[in-house]
Amino acid sequence: MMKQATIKDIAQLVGVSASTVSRALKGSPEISEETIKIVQETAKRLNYFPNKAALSLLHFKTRTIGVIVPNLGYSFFSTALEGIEEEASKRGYTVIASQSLESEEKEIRNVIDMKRSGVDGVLISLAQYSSQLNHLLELQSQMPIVLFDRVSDNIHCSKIFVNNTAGAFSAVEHLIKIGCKRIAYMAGPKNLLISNRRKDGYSMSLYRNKMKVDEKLIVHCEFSHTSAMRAALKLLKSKDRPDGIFAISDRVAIGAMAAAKKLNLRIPEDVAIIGFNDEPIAGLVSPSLSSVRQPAKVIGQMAAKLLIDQIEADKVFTPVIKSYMTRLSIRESTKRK
Amino acid sequence: MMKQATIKDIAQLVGVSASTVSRALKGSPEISEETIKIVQETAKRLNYFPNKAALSLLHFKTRTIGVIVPNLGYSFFSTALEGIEEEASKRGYTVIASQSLESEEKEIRNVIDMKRSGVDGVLISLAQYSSQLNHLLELQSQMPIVLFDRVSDNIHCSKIFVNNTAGAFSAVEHLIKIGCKRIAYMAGPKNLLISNRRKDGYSMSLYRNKMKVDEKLIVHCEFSHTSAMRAALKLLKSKDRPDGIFAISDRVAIGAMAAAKKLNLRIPEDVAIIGFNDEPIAGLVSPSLSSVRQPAKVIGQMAAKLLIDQIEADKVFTPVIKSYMTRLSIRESTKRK
DNA sequence: ATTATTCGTGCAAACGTTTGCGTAAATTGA
DNA sequence: TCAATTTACGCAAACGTTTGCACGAATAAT
Repeated sequence: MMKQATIKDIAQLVGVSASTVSRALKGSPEISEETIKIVQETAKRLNYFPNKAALSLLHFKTRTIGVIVPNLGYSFFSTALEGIEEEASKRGYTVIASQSLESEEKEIRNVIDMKRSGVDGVLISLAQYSSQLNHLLELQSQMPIVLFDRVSDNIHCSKIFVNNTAGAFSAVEHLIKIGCKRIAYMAGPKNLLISNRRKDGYSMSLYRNKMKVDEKLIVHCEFSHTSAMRAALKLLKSKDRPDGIFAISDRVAIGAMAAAKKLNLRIPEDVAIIGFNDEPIAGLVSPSLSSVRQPAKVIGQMAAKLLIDQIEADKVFTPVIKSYMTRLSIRESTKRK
Repeated sequence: MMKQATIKDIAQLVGVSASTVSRALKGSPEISEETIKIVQETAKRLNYFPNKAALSLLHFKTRTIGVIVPNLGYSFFSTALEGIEEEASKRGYTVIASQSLESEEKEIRNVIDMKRSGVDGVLISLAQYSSQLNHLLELQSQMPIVLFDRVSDNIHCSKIFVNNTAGAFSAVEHLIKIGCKRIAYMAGPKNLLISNRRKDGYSMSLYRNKMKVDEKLIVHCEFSHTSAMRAALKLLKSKDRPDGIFAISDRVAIGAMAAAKKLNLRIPEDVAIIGFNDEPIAGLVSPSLSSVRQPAKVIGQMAAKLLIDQIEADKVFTPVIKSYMTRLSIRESTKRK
């Protein structure tokens, strides 16, 4: 195990003091050209890079940001993380990521871990049920935080997400265009903001097409296959069953597909189905699933950028709310002749 | 932004020196019961926890480990990460994770980032093509590393994985039991160790059942849907087409399912298909996909445990090679009456 | 009563880096 | 030639924590 070279090592080799090396490394004008050259060469030769701990101690900054997401197994989040890491790396930051697994309890533990790790700020996408947001408010009293995707109205901070209303609107417009007359919305948990925003888009589209919103066609379920399938079964068994389903996520949509198959309904002829997120899995199921695509990587990048901007701002920082447009990915599950 | 409380703050409040506080916090017998009590109470009241940077500087250890995996979007890896974080957290370590996205170039960049972050050790699952392992050998000269899942024979270190040979063997035995007479193996990249180990299991099963290995039934493809589908199409179009397919991963298996459907072959009647990893997606496609399940979380935990053990060992540490058994998850894609 | 021991605590150095200040030597100006 | 300025560097403190050592006071042993 070779030890990392330090400034002192360089100083000794070159025959100058540590402070001179420190200044020479950043090309200070106080230091002679000659010294600068030889110091920088020696540094490169020893493969020197500054000790993070020492810098942290000096500046009260760790140049590390934390990320908490519901589940990295959802490709939306792993792709967003890709964007986050890219931006962070570009600006010299390290990322520590953790998963809440949709549990608020674990989210709270994650927040505590982040504090202990001494991160400079945290990027969060909320767990499925986040009624109590005390842990976030408390965290926010100690460092900047930025919410993305699964945001909340009850926290005052920068937020990045897609225009959920517009995305849902376009999905439902599409269902109507292919001829659906009774369109259901499979929503997520009732208090989840993105769920309600998408409901707005759903309602808006129905309204614009002079179709009335039937509350019986709006069902809530969790983000799991079985929960979604159970809800869809109930929906599709009713005598006034829908001929189109807009689901809050691809996994929920796939649950609906399973229910339809169980009832021997054809997709998309008897019931057309469209999801949200456009995960890789949407292209793999059969029939392949239409979906609303989010720019996951860009969202991650922007969230990281805003957080780091705020960390480095010396003045008060006004929260930024930014939303991105979605794009439809049309596949077999909504292709009618 | 409230500043974190330090030992000095406590010292001032209690009216003792910083060193006394330090000792009192860990209940040193040198300090009087009374002082210990009041110091600990004050620490709790101020919500004190030690500054990581200061400790790092003192001990040349950051209590941070790095993780590099091909893609966190594969649920095997996000689940393994769950286990890693659990074990790390239990032992007071922080985890920084990054994805190579199957690219060796990015893997190299990740390794550099890890070094700069000053981690104490790294957990790695290799990218798809890892011909040059110099970056890992060099990394290993500076800190302990542990390989898991996608390991290599050319690096001398602790390794954790499943018994790939046995897992493949059981999958092929299962195909034979349900009546398959010509079984193909859809392998990954040629130099990938797990691919070859699984091939051994495949061959062993055929041999045991007095079926001969036909090289034409062993095809190589990448871990992508299109690559897998193309390979499977070719395989299934041949006049001597297989009636059973064992695939190196679930995504490859799903590619094969897509190919079979395209050719109007029934699954499992005309061709039975079984994958590897047992990702959630296996239960979501239709017909649902049989697969070989790996204990992902346990593998992650054990890998983290071994790495941390090695980091904390003061003596030379003998590499540990540990393999886990797999379990079959039988679903519709291999259910014949 | 005196010495030896124990107890409880503080001092100071160390970890790697930055930075304000001080100061020799070199250069400039007269 | 001497003072004033500039150049190029070193010293030391600071960040938060731990730990070997020292030291005064209280207690125990003689």
